[in-house]
Amino acid sequence: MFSKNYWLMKSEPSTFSIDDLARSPGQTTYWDGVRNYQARNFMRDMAVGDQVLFYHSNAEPPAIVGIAKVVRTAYPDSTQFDKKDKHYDPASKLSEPRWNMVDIKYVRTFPKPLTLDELRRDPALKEMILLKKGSRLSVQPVTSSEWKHILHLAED
DNA sequence: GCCAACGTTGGC
DNA sequence: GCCAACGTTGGC
Repeated sequence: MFSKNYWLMKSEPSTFSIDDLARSPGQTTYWDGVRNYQARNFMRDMAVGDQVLFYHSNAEPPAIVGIAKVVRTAYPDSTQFDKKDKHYDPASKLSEPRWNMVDIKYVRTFPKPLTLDELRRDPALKEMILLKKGSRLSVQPVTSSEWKHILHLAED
């Protein structure tokens, strides 16, 4: 099942794409703005070195586009305290921050994006959280067999 | 504790 | 732009 070493994170490329990550200072960024408890809890489970599938949502086409890795474990997301930020949370206390972020670093971009359509047609991936009807989780675990299968697809 | 209303996500 | 699915909020 979930080994807690593999994850998938969604981002809208119009907001932050894998190219943006590759161009970031140190090819590293903080993953802010997660405001869903389940997604947050998964981020709290992340360890340095864990690997992450980078998924482009609201994209044409939606696809897994590459790999990143965790370089810093969960710490308070500063945007929750910033009144001017879109993700400001007035209910969160400095002494007890509600939301976390992690830092991730670019690893590589797949030669060809693995589209949602292509993933859906693959029987080996039918249990992936990403592909479940109505699934909107922006941070989710990936099993080691799913991970291996996806990397294999990415090599073709 | 229920559930209607609302806001968001994200594929299409 | 539409809308189904989902999560959260708040009145009761």
